[in-house]
Amino acid sequence: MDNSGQSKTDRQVKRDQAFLPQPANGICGRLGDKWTVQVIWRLSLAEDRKLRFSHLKRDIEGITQRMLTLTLRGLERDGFVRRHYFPEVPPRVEYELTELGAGILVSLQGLNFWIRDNFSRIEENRRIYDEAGE
Amino acid sequence: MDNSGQSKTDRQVKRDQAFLPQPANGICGRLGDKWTVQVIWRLSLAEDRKLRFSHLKRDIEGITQRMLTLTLRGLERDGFVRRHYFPEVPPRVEYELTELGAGILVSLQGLNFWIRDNFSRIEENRRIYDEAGE
DNA sequence: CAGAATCCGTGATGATACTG
DNA sequence: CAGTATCATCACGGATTCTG
Repeated sequence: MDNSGQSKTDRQVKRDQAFLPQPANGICGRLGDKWTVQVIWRLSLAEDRKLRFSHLKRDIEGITQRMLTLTLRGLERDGFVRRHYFPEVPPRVEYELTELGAGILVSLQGLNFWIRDNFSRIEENRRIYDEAGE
Repeated sequence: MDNSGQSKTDRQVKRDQAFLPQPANGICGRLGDKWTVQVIWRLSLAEDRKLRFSHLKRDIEGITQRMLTLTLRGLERDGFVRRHYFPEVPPRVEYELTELGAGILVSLQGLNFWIRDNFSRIEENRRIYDEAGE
């Protein structure tokens, strides 16, 4: 990058703008878990950003009923999704991505693109590293 | 897969650009842990992007020797940092952030800003949710 | 100084069974 | 269908000790 001849002022700006020590601890806590991003992502793909519980369950490969429930509860608590309960028989529950929840996906675009563009190199690095160790 | 009814073009574009199903699992795996981002961040702030082991240890509050070692090993394996060993007495080891490692910080800027701007609202949501539950 | 090795508690996750 | 309730597991991280 352009860090040649970096001044203290730049450094200070960098410190203030770049990374907040505490908040981004493990990337905001919840985002680091196994399913949250997947759930948000799936909801964002749905038209009107709503999906039923069972739909999510089917879409997200490998997730258990329990973990989907827990993940959705966490997202609801943070205000990332809204829960719509329809007291029918059988019951129907829809989860809707809020503006807040949609916003975080946008903020993740940069990281997502970066991963897409660099993941193969990372895998290559790992291969080399592991090979050298044996 | 059933795509019946939906605009496949939109959906397809969205799928390709938005989120890669697997790779971003819990955000690229390693990034979700407790210390990795902190370590990268600290290194990025250092001039010439190098710091000694002990320096990192002092800067990152709460990290143990063990976790710093493990985190650095992981980063080295991925090619995010380079390890420079100086066989002196006492030994000195410096860790240098690579271009790859620096790049991921940039890609995290968006998320970082978003968290900074929205974390208070999230906390408020949690407060409300928890209160309603009691 | 920069680690390696070991033990251990805890939280996150998984598997299974039951229910309104 | 959309959960809840239990139990089992397992990786992550912390604390401690030892060493070249």
